[in-house]
Amino acid sequence: MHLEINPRDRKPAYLQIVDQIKMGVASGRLQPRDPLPSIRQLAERLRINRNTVDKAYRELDRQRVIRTERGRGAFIAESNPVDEDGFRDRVLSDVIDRLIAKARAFRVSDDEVLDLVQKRLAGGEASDDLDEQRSRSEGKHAKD
Amino acid sequence: MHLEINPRDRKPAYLQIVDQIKMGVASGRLQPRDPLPSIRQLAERLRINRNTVDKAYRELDRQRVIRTERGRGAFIAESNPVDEDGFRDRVLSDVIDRLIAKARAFRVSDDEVLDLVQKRLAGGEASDDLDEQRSRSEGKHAKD
Amino acid sequence: MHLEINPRDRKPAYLQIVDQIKMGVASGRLQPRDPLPSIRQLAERLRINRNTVDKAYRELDRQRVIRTERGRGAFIAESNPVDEDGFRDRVLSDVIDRLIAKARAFRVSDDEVLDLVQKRLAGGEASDDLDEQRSRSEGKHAKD
Amino acid sequence: MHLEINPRDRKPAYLQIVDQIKMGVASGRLQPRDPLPSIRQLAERLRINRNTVDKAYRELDRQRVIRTERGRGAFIAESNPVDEDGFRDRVLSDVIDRLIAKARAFRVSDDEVLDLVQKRLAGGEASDDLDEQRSRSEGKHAKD
DNA sequence: GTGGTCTAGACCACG
DNA sequence: GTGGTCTAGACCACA
Repeated sequence: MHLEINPRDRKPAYLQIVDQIKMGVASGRLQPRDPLPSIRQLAERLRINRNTVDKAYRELDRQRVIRTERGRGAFIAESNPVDEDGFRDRVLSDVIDRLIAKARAFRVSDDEVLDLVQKRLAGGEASDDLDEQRSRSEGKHAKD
Repeated sequence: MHLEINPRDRKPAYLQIVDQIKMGVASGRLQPRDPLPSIRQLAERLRINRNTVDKAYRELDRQRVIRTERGRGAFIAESNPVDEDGFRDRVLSDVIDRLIAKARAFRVSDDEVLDLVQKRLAGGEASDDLDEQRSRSEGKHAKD
Repeated sequence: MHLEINPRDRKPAYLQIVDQIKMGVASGRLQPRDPLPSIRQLAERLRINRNTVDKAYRELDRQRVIRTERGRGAFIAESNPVDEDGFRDRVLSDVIDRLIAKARAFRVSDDEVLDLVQKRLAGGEASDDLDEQRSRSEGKHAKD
Repeated sequence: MHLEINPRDRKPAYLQIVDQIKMGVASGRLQPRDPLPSIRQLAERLRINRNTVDKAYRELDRQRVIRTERGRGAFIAESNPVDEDGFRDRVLSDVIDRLIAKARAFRVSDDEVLDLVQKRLAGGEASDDLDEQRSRSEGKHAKD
């Protein structure tokens, strides 16, 4: 699975990893028992400190998203909280609410919003990137 | 204009001010030459330190969103970057792209996406709050 | 005489006036006994506070550049410090030194510096504007 | 790299740092990826407050001259605005234009200007100091 | 260790 | 009154 760290993102590196893994699980790309890269490997690949990856794995373990076994590595957990308790719905309705809030702030009509979404869906340009929990104010279109 | 600080937000207070002002300009609530509250006043109103407001105003001035004059106060700038080069479009298409990216990751069909948006628009629950640039990982769906 | 205030300049408004008047005297545009605009007039023309103009005139009076007479107005002084004590030389050698310092920092050879100056003199594009004591970091080519 | 703060300069300390770093980049003394001293170190070395250095680094980061990473430090940015869009040219032609404007105001002939520059270049007294963006009205020719 | 943020309080100069 | 700057010190989270 592809993972990416944006050091300029306000969101800490370890949380970027956590969120990307969770999205991977929620999307089905990562299946129970799938092995995760070793801490050392991932740290090297992402060019970040081992402690950072370690922290991410700890957090994922704490959330029962993954299960780490000493000496064997880390794996996607069997029964995963991300697959239950409406993770997908929350993620989607959250971003939809943000869309609506902004549209309202700009006095964009509901019809226009739907139209924009439709056009963009049709355009098919939106990336499939899973790294999308990223903090705004540092997005690709930084406002500055 | 109404301004609000959420101390529980991961986003720092000074950035919350910056984003709310920018959204205010983008939405037309704030017009060129409109005076902003003085640093001292705003600090008192928001119950935060003067330096924090100063940091926000300085950042806005730097981005040419406002213009501050020594001894006179701060004003919305005449020609405003927020009114040009598609600030609104960027903000909207940004959040739309994120919606689509997540929907795709979840294998949600386009029709279903449109349906979800439509329902939410109809529901009318989404707040009109201008503070919407808030950092993720601290929204209602905290990291756990 | 043309006077101009740049409110974005780090240099305070009253000093901008002082320096422009002094340049006017040094250049010969302003001659002894020439009347200056009244404080009210100048304040109105420059769209600044009367106190600011007042402060500038006080400073000029203190430096014996002008002489103010109650009820009659302000005039360029008869014998002017600006015409003595090497004001012109200081102004010129100061700006020449700054040119050289920057050229050295950029590793620009002496010949090249002379060449650049010569070309620019020939080009004849440099403005004749007297307002030139302005603080850098706010010049026409703001570095930001 | 050598950095120096002149507390007598009208220009605030944090801007002196900003300008010196930018000149360092423009002159090639500082190369992409070069690490900057840590905020704490530099503050101690310059005998100023940590927040002041922080302000300078923040400003440089904003201008994309440096890149700062949480917990790791600050580095000269890869692609640097100071290396592009004619920063050197602007700085030089700015100061040349000011020289010419003043010379014209004083009715100094072009030949004389060249002569003065040449003499000063030969004299070799001009400092190589990178801190040259200093605010006027506080240079060696104070306002009086 | 690092940078990020915030507070409290101070002094200054400008308007 | 205003903004501009700086200090001292604190707490936090990240690497």
